[in-house]
Amino acid sequence: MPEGHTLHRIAKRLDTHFRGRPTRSTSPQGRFAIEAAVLDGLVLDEVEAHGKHLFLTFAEHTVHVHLGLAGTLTFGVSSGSENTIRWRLEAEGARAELRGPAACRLLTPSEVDDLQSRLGPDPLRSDANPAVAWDRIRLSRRSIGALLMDQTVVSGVGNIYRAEVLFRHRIDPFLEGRLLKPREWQVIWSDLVALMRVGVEVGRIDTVYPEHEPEAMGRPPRQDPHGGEVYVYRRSGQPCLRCGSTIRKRVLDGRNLFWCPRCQRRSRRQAHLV
DNA sequence: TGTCCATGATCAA
DNA sequence: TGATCCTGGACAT
Repeated sequence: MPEGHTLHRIAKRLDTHFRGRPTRSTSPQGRFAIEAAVLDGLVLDEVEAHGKHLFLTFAEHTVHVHLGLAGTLTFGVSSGSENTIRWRLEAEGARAELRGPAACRLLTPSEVDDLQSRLGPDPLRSDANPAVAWDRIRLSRRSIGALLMDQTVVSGVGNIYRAEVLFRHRIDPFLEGRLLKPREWQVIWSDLVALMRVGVEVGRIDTVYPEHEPEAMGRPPRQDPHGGEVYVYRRSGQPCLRCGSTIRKRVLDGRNLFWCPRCQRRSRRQAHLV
């Protein structure tokens, strides 16, 4: 579940149902028990998402949550087992349960500042400045595919948005950042803002243009556990929805990268370097 | 029942 | 670069 849109969506729901109200905190699993006891009974004052990080402030205490790859935060009555609930937060008529997070801990204000200062601009935040990311990208010999996944360059983008935004603008994922044109970065950024806002609203990642939607093409809707209509993510071996070429997959920095070798053809800019 | 894999990230070597 | 952490779903046995 967890690219940045998921965390902003969670933050909104927490804000609606818990902020400004006294809360109960428990840790059925026990691994957050000491901290939960400190928080128990306090009013939730502020909820904030930055990239894939979530911050909940209760008086002078701030909880930092990062879902990692396996984490989930669910609302209402849960279906999972009790002994995997790291943190249960309750208010009158509301309940949230956190399972399998990579991080769930109390941070001091300076630790919060340190963490947030290391994050690149988040396309879902109004205070984001894409020029800060561009200053890193335009000087880098790393590929744009790798740079988009680096949370200190851009925060909130994950493996799906990375693959999809590059496909949508026909950009070769292996193109070095320093060879990207300013205009291309502008387009990538503004598209991330648009795509991720939709993601927050609908709770899944949809990236196909209307003419490539299942109904328009007479193809069956996508069957994939993560949901959402996409062009390349986890579609390796299948035909490109735009050109029919076979979608490819390769491990880059330990993650599966998906792309269309024809739509995202290696540009002449890069050709002499290969 | 067991193994592998995942929308992520850190740490050791 | 590889091992590791966390949970749950898909798939094989």
